[in-house]
Amino acid sequence: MTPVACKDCPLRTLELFIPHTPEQLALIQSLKRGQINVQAGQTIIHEGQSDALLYTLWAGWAFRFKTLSDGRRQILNFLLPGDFIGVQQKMSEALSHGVQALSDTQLCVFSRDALWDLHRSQPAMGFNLTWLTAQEQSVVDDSLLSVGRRNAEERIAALLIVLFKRSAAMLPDAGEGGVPFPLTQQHIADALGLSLVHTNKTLRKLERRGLHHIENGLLFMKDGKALARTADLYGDGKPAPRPLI
Amino acid sequence: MTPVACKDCPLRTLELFIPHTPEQLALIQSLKRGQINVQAGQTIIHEGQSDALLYTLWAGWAFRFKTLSDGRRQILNFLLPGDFIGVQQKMSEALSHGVQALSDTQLCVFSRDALWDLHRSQPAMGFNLTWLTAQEQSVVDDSLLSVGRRNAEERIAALLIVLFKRSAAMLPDAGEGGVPFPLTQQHIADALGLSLVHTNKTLRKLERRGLHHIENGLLFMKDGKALARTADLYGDGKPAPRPLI
DNA sequence: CGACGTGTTGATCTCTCTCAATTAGAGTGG
DNA sequence: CCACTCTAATTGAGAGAGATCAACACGTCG
Repeated sequence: MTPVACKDCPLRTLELFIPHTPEQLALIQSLKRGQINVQAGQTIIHEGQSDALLYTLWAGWAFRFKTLSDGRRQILNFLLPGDFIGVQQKMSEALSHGVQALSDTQLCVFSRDALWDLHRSQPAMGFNLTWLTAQEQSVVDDSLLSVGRRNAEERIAALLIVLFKRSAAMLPDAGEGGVPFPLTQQHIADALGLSLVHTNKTLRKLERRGLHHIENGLLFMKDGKALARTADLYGDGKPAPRPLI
Repeated sequence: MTPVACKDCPLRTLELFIPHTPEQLALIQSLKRGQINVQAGQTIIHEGQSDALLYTLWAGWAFRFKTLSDGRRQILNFLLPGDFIGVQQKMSEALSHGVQALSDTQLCVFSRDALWDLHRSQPAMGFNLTWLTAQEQSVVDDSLLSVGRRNAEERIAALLIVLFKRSAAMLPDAGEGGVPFPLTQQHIADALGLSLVHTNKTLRKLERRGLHHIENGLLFMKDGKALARTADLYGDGKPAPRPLI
């Protein structure tokens, strides 16, 4: 594919992302090293890898995860277009989690020095990075609340709501006709700390109750109110606008 | 108490913290607005509060938490001296978690603009902030792995190890005679997504097996190897040196 | 067409929760 | 100095949410 200039990145037209100055865009452009495609199921960063680069996901979904030595896997969070990958592992630390593509993805690649260059040349961008990192943490915070204190039904409802909103934010319409949802039930189970079987049964229960519907990689919100109620989620509407590095 | 100049902060003598330049120290000093004491059990930041300041904890322990509307509480992570509090809520976002003192604490207070000032005046400090935020996230990542995929015994072993190391890093010796451990079993339960009763029983089981011992607010590591084995934790030794804002 | 990945459902099993009761220590007030 | 109260730790018993085991359906693909 032909690389697109950062300033013309189609993602930037979404209202999910805040505008940047020409200087900032030029800086990002100058730090960009290339683009890569990673197919669904392939690993973007290996668990324990210490020389990983930085990436911005700009098409497709991915997820961060950790595993125990016997293979039990925990998905830490899902990555959607616009998400920045690899901040955690800077500073000569081995990355303690892996990143894997959920659907076919395309990523912009940055050198590892980009983090520091951003801070040095454009403090405003550095500030954005801190904000982005804090933002991602709060996503993990929410997951921890779910996995620690919600039952299976509540966890699934909460996850569906959050992912629906994030997925819908990528669309021109508001997701009336369903939103892309590339997760298998195994992914849902691994994100929520549930077994595959119990995930399936709970998912079916909610679906039979008419709260949602999943078909062909699309998620339909059939009763958002009810879902929010069972999840004990007092979420507002859209996600906060964010910087796109 | 008489305020101590940042450059003379006793915490900085610990090898846990990396040295800063005189300019950086002066900047931190200039952003400091005061000091406060918060007693054990008191709230430092309320859940949902939107005008919270920034703090650096410099004595005592605290924790971040979230609650569901029916009162179920999840502790997100524990805060020890040197931890920075409040990055999450910048940018006119309501803070979605609370912070509470675990023991009697003392905190340095910074204005909310400090975050931006740090980035603008000292990009290196801004970089540190990003790193610190990423660091804290990886702590939560670890918790999520525990709560999602480890059983009660494994979770408790993992928590004890991690907190032992963090607590020991505050000490001149390496914690031979036990390390401060101000948690009640309820805190452990809320951090690990377990019930109080089951936490107690599991804790006793490990203790009877001779893996650890808790007494009078002190934690003793009696068989670190065995604890690490049951936790499936391949941790090295000391925590990575970090900036102190 | 057989192998494989994903989804579905039923039948057990068990880890963890809930309920309940007891003990011990710290603090308080008369 | 002793009742009284509160918090934290402890232990037993029964219940239940979720795990594990097993089987089958369906679509895709080499």
